[in-house]
Amino acid sequence: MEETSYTEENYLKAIFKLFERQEKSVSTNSIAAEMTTSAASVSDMLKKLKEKGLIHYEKYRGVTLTDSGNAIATRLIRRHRLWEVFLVEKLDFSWDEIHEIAEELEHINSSKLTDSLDTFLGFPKFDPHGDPIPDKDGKFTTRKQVLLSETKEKKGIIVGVNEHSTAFLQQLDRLKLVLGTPVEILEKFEYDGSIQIKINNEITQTISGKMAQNIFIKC
Amino acid sequence: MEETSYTEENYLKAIFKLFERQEKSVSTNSIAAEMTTSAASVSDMLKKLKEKGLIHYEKYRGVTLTDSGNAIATRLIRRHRLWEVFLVEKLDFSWDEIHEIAEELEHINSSKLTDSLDTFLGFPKFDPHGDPIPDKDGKFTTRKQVLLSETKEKKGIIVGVNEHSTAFLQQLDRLKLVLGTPVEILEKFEYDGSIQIKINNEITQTISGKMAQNIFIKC
DNA sequence: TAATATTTTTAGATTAGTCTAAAAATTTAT
DNA sequence: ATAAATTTTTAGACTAATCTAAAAATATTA
Repeated sequence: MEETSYTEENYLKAIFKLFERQEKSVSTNSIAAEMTTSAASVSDMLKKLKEKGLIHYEKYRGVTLTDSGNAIATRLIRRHRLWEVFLVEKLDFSWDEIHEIAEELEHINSSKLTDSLDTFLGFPKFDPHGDPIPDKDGKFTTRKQVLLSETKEKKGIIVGVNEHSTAFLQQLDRLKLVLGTPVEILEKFEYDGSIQIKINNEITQTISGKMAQNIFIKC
Repeated sequence: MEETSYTEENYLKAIFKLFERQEKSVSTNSIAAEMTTSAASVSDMLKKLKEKGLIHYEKYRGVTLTDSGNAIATRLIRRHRLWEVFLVEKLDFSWDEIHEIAEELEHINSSKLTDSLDTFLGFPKFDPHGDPIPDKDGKFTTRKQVLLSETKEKKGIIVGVNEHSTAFLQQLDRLKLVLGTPVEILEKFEYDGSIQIKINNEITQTISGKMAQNIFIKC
């Protein structure tokens, strides 16, 4: 098994994320956008990753991960999410400050470290944003979750988010829409997609369609 | 304040360590040896570090850290040693496995992370090897400690080591000479410098002069 | 289906860090 | 104090990752 550089790992992770979103082979431009770099740089790197057997790639034809590329990406996501749990639960970080730090921590490559951390944290299944944490063998726990904007149900619990920007997470925080919050759907407005909800059986508020499209609930 | 790269940080740390050992300006060759790289690479880097105001350096004349270089090195050591405490106390690593991982963790540059970790660990003053951990302001706690080979006292407690090689640390572990162990000195043999000791008021053993020269005790 | 627009790749430079070999400076020893 | 040995620096080249600009391939649309 060859070594993968910090940069190569970031490309693999980007490809993994994009594929997860679209469920089809990933374009050079989308990778460039995801990583805020140039298409030319991506093109160079794709050649190298193919060389190393980490991606399936034919010129002009888009990219998917091979099994070994997928294993590396999954490992990175496991580490990232475990460190996020650590930062929130043990060091009292709020969930909008943890991403950047976890981006660095995830590259420390020691299975003993990862697995000890997992044990220390009590084998958490989800990170502070509600995203599933793959186990040692790369298996994700799945759970049925629906976007708040799309559910037909009248009730649910906030279990995750569909976007990770600081602006979005901060707004969630201000509106007290934290993970685990029970939500009752009072009314959906057809006009602008906004939704009137009651949280914790107390506060009634209206949230925008844009917000509702990025909040997962479980019924 | 400019950014320092991973590599620049490692050079600063090496210079700090060498200076601490010798208390005089540090040579190009000694840095090369410490970092297992070529003198030519060191020479190149020294120019750059001087450029950035992190070291005092005149060609052929050796190096010392400036105040800002010193601050960066001290911060790295603070992080390194805090993470070592974390690995041993929270993740059950043994003290001969922690160095390499801490070498990576120390480069994550977030004062919030460092200070939260410090709080989480209860503001430890010494790392698992007995080396002092600088506080927020870069102040080291000093303590009077003597090499086991040099003490005139008859009793003491193991508080630190003078060498950090895996071989040495493993041998310490096998001989049950862990940090905090009370040691009674029974006899010093002039012939080969070996010392007969009793630990924990129970086991009597003879340790070599070489070992004794690398164990610090506090009386 | 041919012209146009978009996407992707290649060509050629640049930067940080590294190397070996050779030159320059300093130190040691005779 | 001068020659020899050692240390340090410079010169020139290499690699990984990046960039811009231009060329090539693919996709869109009239």
